[in-house]
Amino acid sequence: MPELPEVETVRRGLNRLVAGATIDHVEVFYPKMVTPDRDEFTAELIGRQIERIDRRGKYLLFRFSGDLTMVSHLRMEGKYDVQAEGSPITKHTHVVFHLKDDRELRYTDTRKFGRMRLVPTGQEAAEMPSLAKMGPEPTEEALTLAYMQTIFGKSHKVVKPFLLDQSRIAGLGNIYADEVLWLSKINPLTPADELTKAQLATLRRNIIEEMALAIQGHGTTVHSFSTAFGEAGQFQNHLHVYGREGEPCERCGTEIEKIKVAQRGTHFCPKCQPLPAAALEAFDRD
DNA sequence: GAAACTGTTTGAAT
DNA sequence: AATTCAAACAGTTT
Repeated sequence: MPELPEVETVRRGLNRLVAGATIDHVEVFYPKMVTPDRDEFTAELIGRQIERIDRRGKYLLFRFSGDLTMVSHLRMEGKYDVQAEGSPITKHTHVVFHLKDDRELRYTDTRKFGRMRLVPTGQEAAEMPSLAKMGPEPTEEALTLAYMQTIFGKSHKVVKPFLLDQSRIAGLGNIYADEVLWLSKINPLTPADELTKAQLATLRRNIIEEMALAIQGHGTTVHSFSTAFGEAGQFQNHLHVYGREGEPCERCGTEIEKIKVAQRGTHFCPKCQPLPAAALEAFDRD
């Protein structure tokens, strides 16, 4: 489900709803979802206060009193919501954090891909390789053009899966990768090391701006994303290519195509986003 | 009804 | 070392 703007939207909602609340007890209905094991996970959280919720890439970091952090990843379908104590749980609710104020914070996830893990605050990277290797946040300060030139120049990987690699840049997923490539007029099959400096500058600008705009729009709801308040995001109304196969390109009227790139559905305009000649030759030889 | 999709990550294999 | 592919799971679409 969620890419960086959706996770950030959830983070902001949770900070308003549950920061300051104290855990009474926790129920885990799907033990595979938590680390350490269910008994230790539930025992560790009793009586802790939720101080605030941070974010790194697509990970939520729940900061508890006593220097304990819960690292939570929503993967494809994970959702948090807050309900009054005792309201009936649904079929796909897997973890319930009962709060002392007679509310409960619930985690629901139809596909059960999401994971949550307790680590001492400050030890997140030491215990989780994916956090240790995470690339810079897609912001003006963290994602510099010099860094972009360095990492793109070193890889022959095609740009679409390159953008999905969280160790290079944090936060982009399948929707926003397609969107920023369309905005930048770059073909998703272009090898990373064939992008010019000018293209990298354009791509960088669009990544930073698109993430900020999508956060302003409270994320994109195409399947089931909802905010911590149970509301849909709004940014799906601003998508240019994702889910628009067969529709005319907003810039040139050409039909948007959908292809598979590295096993992921990939949407682009064949006219606005042509493959560079060099890449085309390499493609023909295959 | 079967097969192929779906916003992600990982671990194993190459 | 860098990349690719299947697997984790359940629901929806073709």
